Amino acid sequence: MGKPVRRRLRPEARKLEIVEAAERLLQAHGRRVRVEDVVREAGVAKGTFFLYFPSWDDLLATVRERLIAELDAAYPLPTEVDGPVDWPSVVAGLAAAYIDFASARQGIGQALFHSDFAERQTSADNAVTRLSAIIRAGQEAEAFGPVDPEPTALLLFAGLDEAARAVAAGADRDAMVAALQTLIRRALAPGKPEEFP
Amino acid sequence: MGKPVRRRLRPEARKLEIVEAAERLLQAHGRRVRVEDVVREAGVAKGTFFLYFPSWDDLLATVRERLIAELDAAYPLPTEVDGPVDWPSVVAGLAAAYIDFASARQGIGQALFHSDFAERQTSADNAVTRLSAIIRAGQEAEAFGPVDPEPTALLLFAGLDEAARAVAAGADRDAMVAALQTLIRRALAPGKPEEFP
Amino acid sequence: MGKPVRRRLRPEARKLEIVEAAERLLQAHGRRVRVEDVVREAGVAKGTFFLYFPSWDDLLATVRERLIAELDAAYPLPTEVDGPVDWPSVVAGLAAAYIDFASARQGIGQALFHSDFAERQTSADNAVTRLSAIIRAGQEAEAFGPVDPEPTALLLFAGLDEAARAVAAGADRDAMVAALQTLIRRALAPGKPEEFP
Amino acid sequence: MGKPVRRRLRPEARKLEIVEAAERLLQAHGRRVRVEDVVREAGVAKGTFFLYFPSWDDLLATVRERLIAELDAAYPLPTEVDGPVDWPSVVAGLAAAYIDFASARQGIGQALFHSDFAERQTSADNAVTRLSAIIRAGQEAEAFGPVDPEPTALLLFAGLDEAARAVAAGADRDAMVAALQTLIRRALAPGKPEEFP
DNA sequence: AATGAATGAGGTTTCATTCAT
DNA sequence: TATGAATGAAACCTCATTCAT
Repeated sequence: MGKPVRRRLRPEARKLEIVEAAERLLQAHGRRVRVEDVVREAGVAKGTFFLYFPSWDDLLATVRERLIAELDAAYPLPTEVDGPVDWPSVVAGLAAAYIDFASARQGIGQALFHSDFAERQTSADNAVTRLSAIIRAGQEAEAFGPVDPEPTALLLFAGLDEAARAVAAGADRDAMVAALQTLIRRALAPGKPEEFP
Repeated sequence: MGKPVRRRLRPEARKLEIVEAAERLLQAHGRRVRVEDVVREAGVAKGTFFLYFPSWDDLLATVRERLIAELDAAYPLPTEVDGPVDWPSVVAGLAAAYIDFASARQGIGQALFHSDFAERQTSADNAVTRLSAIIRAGQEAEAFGPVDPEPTALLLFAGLDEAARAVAAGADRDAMVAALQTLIRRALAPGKPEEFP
Repeated sequence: MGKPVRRRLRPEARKLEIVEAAERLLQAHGRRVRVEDVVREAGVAKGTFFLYFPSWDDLLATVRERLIAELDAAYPLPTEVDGPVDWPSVVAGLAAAYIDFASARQGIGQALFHSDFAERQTSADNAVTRLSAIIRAGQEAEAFGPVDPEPTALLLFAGLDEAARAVAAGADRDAMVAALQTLIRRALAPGKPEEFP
Repeated sequence: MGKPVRRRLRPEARKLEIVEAAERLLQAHGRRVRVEDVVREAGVAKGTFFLYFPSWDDLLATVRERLIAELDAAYPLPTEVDGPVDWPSVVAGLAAAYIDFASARQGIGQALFHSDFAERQTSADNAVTRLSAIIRAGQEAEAFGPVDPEPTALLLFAGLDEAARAVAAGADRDAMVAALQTLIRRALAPGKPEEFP
C-alpha cells in the first residue's frame, strides 16, 4: 500500500542489497529462486537487477565469489604458520568447520554447485584444490601416508559435501562430524599400503 | 493413407517401451531431456506418455527403481554365500564395479539424483543402506574396524558417486579406482581408533 | 466472457488461421505487430503460435513466401507465351498491376522489407531479379535500348516500391501510375545512348 | 578524487556535442543505436540527453534537419546562376554527388528514413521537392520533356536512394552511377510522349 | 544545468500438462 | 487405449524515460 519510494543508493550499496537478498532466498529455497523473487525481496524493480547483473548467471557468480571468499577468510590454510603443524588435527578441525559452514549454507551450495549454473562454469574446483594442497603438505611433513593426493582429495571432499547436506537435512551433526574425522584420519594415516588389508 | 499403425500393446509392454526410450535419452543428455524428446524416441503420442505416467516425476521414479534393481541384480550382496568372505576384497571389487556401472550411466544419475526430482523424493537411499549393511557384515566377521556404519557408508558412497562422475567426465579411471580402493581399505581397516593419529 | 472453447483443427488449417490473422494485422499496423497481437487476433494461446512458428521470424518468412507466391500467381512472366510480345505494354501493365498489388499490402511490405527482419534475410531479391529478366528479354527482342539490366532494374524497382508506398499513403493513384509508366517507357526505349542528351 | 569535471557549456554547444556523437554512431550502426550508446559517446549523463532532447525522436529530428541542411549547402540549386544552364549535366552531376553523399551516410539514412521514426514524421520531403523544382526549371528552359514533375521526382529520388544503399552495401559504384545517369537522362529527355513506344 | 540510479511495461520463447477427438 | 493439437504460466532480458540528488 503506498507507492514504493525510489531510494537512491550508491551502486555498491544497491548491488550489495540485491546480493544479500538473493543469498537469503537461495539459502531458503535453493535452485528454485528466480529473478522475480530476488527483486521482490530486495524491494527493487526488475530493471534494477539487470542494471547490476547483466544476467542471472552473473548474480550466481557473484554469490559464488562471496562464498569462497568467506570460506577462505574463515578457515585460512595453516601452511604459512611457523613451527610444526599437527596435520591430523588441522584436517580434523577443518572438516568439522566445513560441515558447519556448508550445512548452514546448504541452499546456496545447491544453487551454485548442483544446478545448470555449475555445468556452465569451468569450475576451478577451489575447495578440492585446497584439500589436495593440504594433503601434500601433510605428506611432506611425513604426517600422512602415501595416498594419491588429487583423487583422494576429490573423494574426501565429496564426503564433506555430502555430510554437510545430511546435517542440513537433519542428520545428527555430531555423529556425522565424528564419522568424517575418523574417515579422514584413517584415510591419511601414515603407513604403507600393505598394512591395510 | 500412410496413417501410422497404432500398435495396441499390453500396457506393461507399452510402458516399458517408453521407459527404455527415456533411459536411452537420459543416459545421453541427462537433465535436459523433455517429455517431447521421450515420446519422439518411443514413437508414441504425447498423451500416451501421460496415460502411463501421471507426471514426469513418475517416469523418473520408474527409471530410478529400475536402476536400483539393475544394480542389485548385477552386484548381489555376498552375505548369502556360505563360507568365509574376504570382506576387503569384496568391498574393493564392488567399488570398482560401481564406478564402472555408474559412470556408464552418468546422465541417468544426474537426472535422478542431481535435479529438482531428487529434492522431491524422500529417498530410501538404497545404495547407502546396502553399503552400511556390508560394513556391518564385515564388522561382524571382524574384518573391519569399529567405524560408525551409517555415516561412514554415507560418506564413502558420496565418494563412489563423485568418482563415477569424474570418470564419466574424463578422469583417469584406473587412478580413480585405485584411490577409491585405498580409501575404503584404510577407512574400514581393523584396528582401534587410537592407532590412527 | 465465457471461457474460450478449445477448437481442434488440422495443423494446416490452424497454421493458416494464424498466418491470415498476422497478415491482417501486419497490413494494418506494419512492423509494430507483436506475437501477442497475432495470438489475440487468431484466438489462440501464445504457445500455439510457437507450435507452428518456432520464432517470430519464421512467421514473417512464411508471410513473405505467401506474398511472393501470390505475386507470381497474379502476374506470371509472359516469357513463356508463344508469338511476339509487346514488351513496352507488358512492362507498363506490370507496373500498374504491381502498384495496385503492393499499395494494397503496404503494411506487410514494411514489416517484411523495411525492418530488422529484412536485414537478417539474405534476400534473393526476387522482384528485382524478375524485372531484370524482363529487361533482358525485351532487349533480346530489340524492343528495349542498351541499358545495363541489373542496376536499371534495381532503380526502377525502387521507383515501383516508392510509388506503391505513396499510393498507400494517399497519393493520386492514376497520376502515379502514369508517371511510372512514362518513366519506364523512356528508360527502356530503344535508341542509342547519344540520342539522349 | 577523480570526480569527473562537469563542464558547463552553453546549451547549444552541449546539444551539438550530443548530436555529433549521435551522428557518428548512427553512421556506424544505423537503427541499432540506443540512448545509452549516445550518452557514452558524448560523455554526458543520461539525464542530460533528455534535458536537450525531450525524446529520442527529437534527436532524430535534429539529425534529420542537419542532414538536409548539409545536403543543401553541398549542392546548391543552380537556379540562381545567371546564363544558360546545361540542365542534363547538372542533374547527372547531382545524381553522382548524391550517391556519394548518401552512401557515405547510409546508417543515418536508415535510422531516419527506414525506421519507426520515419512513420511518425510528416515528412516535408525536402529532397523530392528539390528534385521536382529542378525538373520544372529544366522544363522551363526546354531542356526536359513533358513529364509530370512531382511523381517523376518521387520515383527518381527513390532510385537515387536505393542506389546509395546499394553502393553502401558493396555494389559497384561506377556502374550504379552510370545506370542512374542514363536513367535520368532518358527519363527527362526532351521529346513528345508518343516518341516513346 | 547536470547527474546517473531506478523504473516497469513489454518482448520472445519454453514446456509440462490437458482434453477434444 | 491412443492421439496430438492446444494451453498458459512462467522465465529471462531490454531500454526509453523519470526523478532524487
